[in-house]
Amino acid sequence: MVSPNTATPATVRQVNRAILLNLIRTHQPVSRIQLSGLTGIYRSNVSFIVEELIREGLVREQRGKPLGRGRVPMFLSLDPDGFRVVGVSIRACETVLALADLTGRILESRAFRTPKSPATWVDHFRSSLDRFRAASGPATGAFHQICISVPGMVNQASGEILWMNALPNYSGYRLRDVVESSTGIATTVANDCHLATTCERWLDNTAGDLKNFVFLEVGDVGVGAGMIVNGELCTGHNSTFAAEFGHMVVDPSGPRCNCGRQGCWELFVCDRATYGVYDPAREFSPSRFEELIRLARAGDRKALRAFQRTAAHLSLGISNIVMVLNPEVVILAGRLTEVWDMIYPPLANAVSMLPGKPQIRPARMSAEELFLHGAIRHALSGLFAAPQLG
Amino acid sequence: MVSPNTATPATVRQVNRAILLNLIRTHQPVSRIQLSGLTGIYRSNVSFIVEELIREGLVREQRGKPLGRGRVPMFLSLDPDGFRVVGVSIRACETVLALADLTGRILESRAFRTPKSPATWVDHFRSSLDRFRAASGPATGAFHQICISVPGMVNQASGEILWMNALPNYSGYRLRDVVESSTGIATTVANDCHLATTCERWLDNTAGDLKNFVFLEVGDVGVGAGMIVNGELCTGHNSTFAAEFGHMVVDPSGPRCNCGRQGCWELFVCDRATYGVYDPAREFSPSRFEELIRLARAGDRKALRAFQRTAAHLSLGISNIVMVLNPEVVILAGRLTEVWDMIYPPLANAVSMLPGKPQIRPARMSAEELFLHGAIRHALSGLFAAPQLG
DNA sequence: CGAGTTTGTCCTGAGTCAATACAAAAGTGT
DNA sequence: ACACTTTTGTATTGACTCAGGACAAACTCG
Repeated sequence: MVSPNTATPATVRQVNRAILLNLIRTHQPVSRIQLSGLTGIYRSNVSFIVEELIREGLVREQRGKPLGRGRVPMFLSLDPDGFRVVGVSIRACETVLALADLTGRILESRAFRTPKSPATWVDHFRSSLDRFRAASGPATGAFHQICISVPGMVNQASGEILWMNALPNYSGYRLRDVVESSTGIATTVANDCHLATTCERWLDNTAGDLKNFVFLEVGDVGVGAGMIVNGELCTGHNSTFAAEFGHMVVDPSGPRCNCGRQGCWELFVCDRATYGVYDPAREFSPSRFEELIRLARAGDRKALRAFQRTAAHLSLGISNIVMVLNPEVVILAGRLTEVWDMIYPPLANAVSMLPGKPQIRPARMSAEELFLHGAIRHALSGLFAAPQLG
Repeated sequence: MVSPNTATPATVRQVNRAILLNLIRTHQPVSRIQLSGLTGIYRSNVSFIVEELIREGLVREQRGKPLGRGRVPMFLSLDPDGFRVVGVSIRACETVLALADLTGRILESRAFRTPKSPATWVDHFRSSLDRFRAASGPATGAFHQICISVPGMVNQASGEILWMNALPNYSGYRLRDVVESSTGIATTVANDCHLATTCERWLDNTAGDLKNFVFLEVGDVGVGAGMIVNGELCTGHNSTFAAEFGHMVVDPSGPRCNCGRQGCWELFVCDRATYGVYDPAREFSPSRFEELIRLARAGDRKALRAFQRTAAHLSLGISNIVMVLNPEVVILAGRLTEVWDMIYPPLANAVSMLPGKPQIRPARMSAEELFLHGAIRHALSGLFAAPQLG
């Protein structure tokens, strides 16, 4: 029996503080009285908590404009300079890192070629970090959190890379511990698509929080995914992996997948598969796929048929996902979304016949941007998260 | 934006009270000092909270036995008489209801033939309830909560039956509201397999709480399921349905399912499918399936092959589930589990090749028992649940 | 029978929030 | 110009929570 998370009076403050900070983020500029109305927390107490946030430099006051009569409210907004985080996205070829402020805006970014060895990677990372520090003044030179996006299987609790197809030498590397001890900055490591999922959730502040949704990234040779269930990212047992929809078998007599099984969904919907329908003879490459998109847009029938086939296979898998999770939204990312008007109608049609009818929409950014911004958001998330109790 | 759940000092008490009540349930008989050690809550405060629980009649004291030297501790356990709930399981043919105490033990049960009309059902239910009331004395005649298990799609938030295949007249019936207003007792309505899932979780008090697992019920003509993700039951968008693994398409060229799609998993693994492999000519019936089990046990090669085929199809679907959810455990229920020694080895073998390696085990009760006990547990769950914050 | 040990209770202090009273800052009307 | 109203924010009080220390109770052991 793991000891449960008990509550103390201090916990109350942490919870309400997180709630207020989140509302300031989503509603800024916002007055104390508005916050009181949104939460039900009494005016006086809102002031008390906000005072703490201002003292810590996370929130700043700004004189508001008169709204009718009465005292003019003070507007509160996040103080961008209150917190500095570093988001990192490791890709097969390139590693990108970005310095960001409390609002998630990128202040500076750098990139380097991802080396074969993880130890070399850490060296490159450290020197990039030093250049950030040199560029930003000494006052703002403190980085409070690092989050690294990894295109592979990660134990999110221990920060160990379990398995990485594109960079085999990284498998088994305890990236979190190494980075943390060599930089002295708190660090987390997570799967790229899981981070993209949390990023999409963060970006969606329209109709309250999304509590159940799925993110799918259709890539060159596979499908990455993440899912939010009951408002929380699903990371599976021991937070190692989850939502590997790409390796859901949809045709047991299908082609063999490098995961060892036959007929995995990703073999039917990845960009290579789409290209293979168009021209089985020529080998797939990203640039040829871009060409295929142009052809389809120009009305080439063979190209159109290739995307129709992929859309049909996408429909099948998404239907499975809907039956399993009943999400509010299914978000799609990848080059495929560049031909949204061709793939969306069959998807919408397939989903309309199911008991759950999720919205299907393209991601708000490209997959690469989502990975990096997801890492930034995740690095910031500790400030905005309420403690887990029970 | 829905107003978030803020915390107050009273919330702290609710959280800690729920934690202690849960620990008393799982560790009874248990002393205050042990509870303090398990939770980190100070002795004095444990006493304070326990005093409240005793005053409400939920917990009782009992002199413990000397354990070495020192003052003899007072042992605490749940007071069975402190709370009365009614669990109800609606099945296609029969409705079972049970009066249970705080520990979930069944005190009395009744059954009646499920009528075609939901209004008639409510009449029958009310008279059964009255007989419970007559049987138990006037002192213990207060029933605090009702939970109804339904073999169909239910909006768990509104208590409306959305769709019920076996009893079509019930579809669209607002069962929760009708029962609540006609009995005056707080009522919840939920899907049968979801309740079975929470029941299995409740029964598993061995190694702390299970945080990620899947429950599968292989039935006559379909597969029901439920899943716990991050320690919470997944009920999908608007808490209508989720975990319909049975309708995951695993072979797009397979037979047509009554859900409208082709090659749903349940068509390959339900008891009828197993029987169909054995004897495609004769129609399936539960008694013939029992006969098939006897034949397989006796070593009949054709019967054995039928179960092997089903085990292979089970492996495929369970592998998909593992890739999607990475659960700690997959729990199987249904008649199929009577031939566990035949179906388990291929399942274990299939799962051993995946990145996540969940335990696979049979359910601790029969499916029917799980539905009823699940309803009882769910009716009790309000007492043991901590408030949701954030 | 006293020393030592363990369990549980009582009381104080620090922290939290709600609610009230009050101050501050604007518009409105004469 | 000046009192009045309205709205926003602040200070204070009281009720509730928990942690921690002092103390009482109940037992074993020598």
